[in-house]
Amino acid sequence: MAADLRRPERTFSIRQLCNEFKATPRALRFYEDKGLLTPAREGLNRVYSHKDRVRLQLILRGKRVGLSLSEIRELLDLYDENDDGAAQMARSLKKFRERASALEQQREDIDGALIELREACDRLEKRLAEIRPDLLPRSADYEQLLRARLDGAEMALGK
Amino acid sequence: MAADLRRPERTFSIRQLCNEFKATPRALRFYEDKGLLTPAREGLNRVYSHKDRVRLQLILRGKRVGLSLSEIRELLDLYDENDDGAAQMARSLKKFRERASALEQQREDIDGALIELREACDRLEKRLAEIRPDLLPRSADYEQLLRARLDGAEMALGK
DNA sequence: GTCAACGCTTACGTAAACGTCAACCTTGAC
DNA sequence: GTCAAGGTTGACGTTTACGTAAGCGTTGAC
Repeated sequence: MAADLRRPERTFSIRQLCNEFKATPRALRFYEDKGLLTPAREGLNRVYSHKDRVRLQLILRGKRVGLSLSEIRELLDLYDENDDGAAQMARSLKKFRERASALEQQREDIDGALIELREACDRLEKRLAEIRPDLLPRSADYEQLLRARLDGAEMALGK
Repeated sequence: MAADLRRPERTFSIRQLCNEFKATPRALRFYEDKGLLTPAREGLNRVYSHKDRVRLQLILRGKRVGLSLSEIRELLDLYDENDDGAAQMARSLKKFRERASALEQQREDIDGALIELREACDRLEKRLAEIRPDLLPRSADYEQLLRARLDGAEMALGK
């Protein structure tokens, strides 16, 4: 009776998808609220199909590249509303390119901020070297940077 | 009686500072609410000194590099709380370096997203080229990119 | 005298993406 | 029987940096 779990008929509970994609039930319900997912029901319980799973993947991919949920919904809707895949692909492509150029702009902003920050750091370092060289953070600073990196890695692994 | 407007005794109205720094009165009052500014009063009206002006400059600089108002306040407080400029400078330096490394991390995230986006774009372009090459956006896309740039420039000039 | 311009305070509204209860149902194990 | 595990639906809370009135006082121009 227990069909192959890899079969396309297979369904998923909310928890299973959450575990698989490191999401929370609250998030999936939220996406449903916003119209990005429409899982079937078994009584009250949500039952996710393979299609739903794919949509969820697309949602998370969209989030990773910085799209908002409403933008993601627009794209998702494109795939549903009509059968002409080509037109949808063209619009998706446009959206992606827009996002890419927005990200490039953001990167430039960051670079600008970094320049300003480094100038400020340089000034501070020089002044500090003049009046209180002993206060200049060095190895301690490096350690802390390492710690930050490790924290980041832990986060990436899901806490 | 009208002293030199560049003299250090000179004071500023909220509007003058707003015009000079492209801010809104609401913003300055908000900063005051949050304890970042403490202008004098003339009756009810706020009167900003040169010191206040400098603080505002620092606030806006902090914002440009992505610091939150509370972080900015911490830094500002450092300069007030005690007379030992060196220790404050050391802490500011540390804060700035932290922010710089956070920004570098952000930039890496953006680069990652850009890679993912470009892969998606490439796939879409290839598929589209196969089935509906006429739908491939080209010069139109370039025009739009230009438009985005111009909009950005306008924004930078204050609309 | 009255209208606009500027200032003030108080306070609710906004956007995004959920987190965090509360209160309840159901199913299986023991 | 009852307890835990997992599901459900509201619905309010969180954060940030202000925007946007509402309602009122003051001052200067005409």
